[in-house]
This record gives sequence, structure tokens and C-alpha cells, in this order.
Amino acid sequence: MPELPEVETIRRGLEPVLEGVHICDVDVRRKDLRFPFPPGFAAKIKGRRVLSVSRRAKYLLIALDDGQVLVSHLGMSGSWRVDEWASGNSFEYPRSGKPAHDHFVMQAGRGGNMFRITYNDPRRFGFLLLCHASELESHPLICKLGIEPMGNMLSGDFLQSAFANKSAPLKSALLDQRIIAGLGNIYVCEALWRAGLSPMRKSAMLASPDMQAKIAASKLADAIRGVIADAIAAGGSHLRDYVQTDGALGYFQHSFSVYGREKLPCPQCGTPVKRIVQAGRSTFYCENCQM
DNA sequence: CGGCATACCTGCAAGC
DNA sequence: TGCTTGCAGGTATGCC
Repeated sequence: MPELPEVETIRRGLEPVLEGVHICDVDVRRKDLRFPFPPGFAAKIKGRRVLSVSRRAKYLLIALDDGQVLVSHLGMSGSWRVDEWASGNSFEYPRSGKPAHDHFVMQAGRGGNMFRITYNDPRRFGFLLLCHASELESHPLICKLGIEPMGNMLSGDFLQSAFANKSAPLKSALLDQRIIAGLGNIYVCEALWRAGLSPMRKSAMLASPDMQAKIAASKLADAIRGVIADAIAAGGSHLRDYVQTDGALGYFQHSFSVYGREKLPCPQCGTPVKRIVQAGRSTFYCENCQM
């Protein structure tokens, strides 16, 4: 479910709830998600205070007051939910009952407010781990990540040097987290459509020194930045108060140009959108607009 | 090494 | 209606 814009939206929802809370109870309800929980996982979190909620690529980073960082990756179906209730009462689930697949629950308080912060993940491709802040950058899952698509590094020049000599199609290269970290299947499809570039184009074609390639690379960088910014803006508009209750795509899913729109008309030219499979993943594109 | 298929797991929609 | 099938937004692994 979540690509970078969804993770950023969840981060913005969690930040005002979590910052400063005292974690008074932690409940780990499975022995594993994608990875096994290490022994003592809950005990290392219990009693801590949350300093900040940040993000690197699709990873949520919850910094604790003893130097540990709770790292959360949502996989395909993970989400965080916050329930608030009045201090002094015990928590009660709404009448609809306890949701399935709540795997990790923290109870936390700040002032007179009590929060229950729950990680839910039906497919269990996500994971939670603890890492010391000083070792985060060298963590095997983090250290190979490429640049942030919202950061200053992303430019036509960057793409030209990153794609030089790469034989992989643009679709695969953009999904490669070691180059740009945080793009997933949806936003790669959308960015390529905005840039008017075929997902099958060899990446190296963008790296040639001629003006045409330079323009295409720069257009692609702008398209990536734009599609991510638009999706975050749409996700942000989905925030209610301080709580983002799930990892839904917000309103941006209503403005996909090609993703999930096989046989529907291209918004630009009306040609039916094509679906193909590349490296085992669906690719949606317009064969008329994307060359 | 790069690039691709596969595995992990559950839920859901489409098709019969 | 109820079953089967295929597909899903991510990442690590192993194979060529």
C-alpha cells in the first residue's frame, strides 16, 4: 500500500500525537512480522519517551529518549492507527470490535490524554525494529538507500549520471531503491507518464550527452518531484485533526493518470492505457504519449 | 556484477 | 451463492 507519499502522510499524522508522549505499555502480539521480534523488544520500548517522528525513504523513524530509534516499514499492507481516550478510563474498542491483524500496540500518555498507537498489517510484509541512532546510517536496510526524491539531489544531471551504462528499462531503474529511495510502482508509472517517457526505454538512453537526453532527464526529475509533491498534498488534505487512521492513498488515488487504468482513455490523448508486466510488476502507460 | 523471477502472506474482486 | 484463480502499492534472495 504505502509508497513514500503515504509514509510521509502517516508521519505527519503521527508526529503531533507521538512527540513527547511517555510510552507506558507495549504489547507485541506475534512472534514475528516479516522478521522475528528480538527478545526483549517490548521491554526496550516500555517507559521511554518519544522525541521525534521522521522518515527516510519509506521508513518511519520514531526516536526515543534513550538514543534508540523504532524503525517501521509498512511493507504492502501496514498501517498505524491512533485511538485516544480519557485518562482514568480503560480503553474500549468501538462497537465494531477489535480489528483483525493488530500486531503491535503501544499505550502512551501526555498530560491528561491517553493514546493507543497500533500497528496493523494483514499481509505482514512490514516490520518493526530497534536500532541505535548512531548506527542507523550504517544499518544494512538503510545504508544502501539512494537519494530522497523530495530532496535537492534529484535533478536531470543526477539521473543522467545514475543511469549511465544502465541497460535496465526506466521502469526498473526508478524502482531501484539504491538510486532513488521511496518510489514504488504507482508513482513510477505516474512520473513516466508525466515525463512522456516510455517505461521500456533503456535507462542509458537518458544519459547520452545530447540535448534531447538532457531535456528528457530534466523532465523526468521534475515529473518525479511533482508527482510525489502532489500525492503528499492530497494525502495531507486527508488528515483529520492529528490522527491519520490508516495508510490509505488519500484523495490522490482519484487523480491517477495511468496507474490502474488499463483500457481507460489517457487523460492527455484519449488512447486506451496499456498494461504490461515488467520484472513481475504491472506497468501502466500510454503508448501514444510516452516514447 | 546486473537484471530478472521468485518467495513471503492475506484479502479481495472477478470469473465460473 | 460458493468456489477457484489471479492480483495487489515492497523487499530480500538466489539464479543466470
